[in-house]
Amino acid sequence: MALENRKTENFSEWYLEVVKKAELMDYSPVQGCMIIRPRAYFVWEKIQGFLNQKFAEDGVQNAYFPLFIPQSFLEKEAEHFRGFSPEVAWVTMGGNEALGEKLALRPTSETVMYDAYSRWVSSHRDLPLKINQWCNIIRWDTKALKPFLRTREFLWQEGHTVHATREEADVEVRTVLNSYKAVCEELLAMPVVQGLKSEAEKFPGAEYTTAVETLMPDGKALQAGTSHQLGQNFAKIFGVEFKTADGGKKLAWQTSWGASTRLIGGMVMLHSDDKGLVLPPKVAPLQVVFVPIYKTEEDRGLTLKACSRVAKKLSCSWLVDDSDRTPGWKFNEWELKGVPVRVEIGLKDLAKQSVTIARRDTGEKEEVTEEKAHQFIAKLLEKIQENLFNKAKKFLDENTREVQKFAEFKRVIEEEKGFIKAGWCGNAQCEEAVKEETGATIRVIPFEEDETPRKCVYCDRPAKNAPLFARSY
RNA sequence: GGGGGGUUGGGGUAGCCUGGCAUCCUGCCGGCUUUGGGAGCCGGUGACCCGAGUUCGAAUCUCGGACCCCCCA
Repeated sequence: MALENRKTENFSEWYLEVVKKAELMDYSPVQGCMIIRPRAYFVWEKIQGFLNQKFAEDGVQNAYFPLFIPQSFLEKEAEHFRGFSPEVAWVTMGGNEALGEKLALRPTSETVMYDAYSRWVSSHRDLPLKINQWCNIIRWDTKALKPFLRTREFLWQEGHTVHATREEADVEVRTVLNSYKAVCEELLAMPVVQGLKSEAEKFPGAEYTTAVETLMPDGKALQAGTSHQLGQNFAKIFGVEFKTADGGKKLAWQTSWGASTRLIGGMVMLHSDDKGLVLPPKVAPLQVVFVPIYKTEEDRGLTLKACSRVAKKLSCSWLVDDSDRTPGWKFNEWELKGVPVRVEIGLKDLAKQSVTIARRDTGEKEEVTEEKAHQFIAKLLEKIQENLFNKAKKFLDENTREVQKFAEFKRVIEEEKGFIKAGWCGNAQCEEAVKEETGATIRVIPFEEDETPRKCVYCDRPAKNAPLFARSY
């Protein structure tokens, strides 16, 4: 066993051990901040690549806005400010001089961006305006800090669009949410549920918030990305207006949306096991590792040559590990680091003109002729990616339970965890009461609604919809 | 917000109650040796979270702080 903690016994400690030993992160001297190490940053760059392509297809351009936001800007939208003020970090000094106005380290960039937008948008010809930025964000959380999932500084992208009509903004919200679903499911093999947030859970200042939500192995939900319809709230305050074709003047409709490095944490939790990290092949810095096994110097040459013969035909990333470790050591090490496929080539294999191929996700080993090895590996990488997703999807489905009665709700939250699908009257008081008594919140009201008539799980009145409830990160 | 546990070489630890040369495993460096699931031998390297106090003397006792983790709301 490579790890001291087991996933099923001490999930939290296990997770910390994985992210540290697999060299994904390290701590920093400042509480709540962490170093994102190269193997994790590689995953982030894959996420960036994937999303940038989706954004580009949607006509979104990348840009960069400043880290500092004047206090007066943040305070312009009251609800927005109330939502973020408890966790804003402030700069009050510049060198030895006290600043005339405090500067916030951006907890999100709506205000600073829309101030610029108000100058950039004046005609219907300027619309739609779609800008995204990749940047760091500061939110001074005080508790439940966890690497990748909740840190005081994190990396994300935030997109901010301006539209002429509500309908166009609605479409934008959904388009981006689909991109988030795609990056989670296609790249990270992390199945998600798409839906609407409740009023209590929506983004401060938004008209409504949509989200992709996923489930972690410990039964807690994880919000993987959000996409907000801001309506005209911010446009009104920041003066984002445009002249219409017929000479009139209208307030613009806006959206904002974001996904962060927390995706990496979710992916790690979801797929990894007691041997360490398990990476979906599509985001693995190293997809195949070759382990030559030999006794004599002559054998060493032969096995190395065989490794190269196969490796050269691969179109994915690979490494021949010819360090002077024992094979067993290498097996454990590369499993800990999450390399999806391992190829072992020793004398036994050479004699049969075959290679031994081990997959990280299931641990299965298979003998394949050297001739066909590269094709086998290419296919295996796809299979692993698919298997990780299917396994996770099965877990998500099996841990989504429908309940009718509140007593049953409480029991499931305590004993089985996971998502609970239950009727809700739409009343915030019931939502709050459920949260008070169980710790579970409405994670998402799924878009895919069935027509089953239900009663509110708390008050028994007719239900308006059937949200997924869960305790969450 | 509440409660609890913890911090000793790079990682994991013993020592703390009862103050007096800091233990073991692992890693790392060098050498020999070794290769189908974390091999072996020899040599070397490397630590008491920070600050104040008590004391002849503090990893150990007292006070304060920082950081990490867990559980509950």
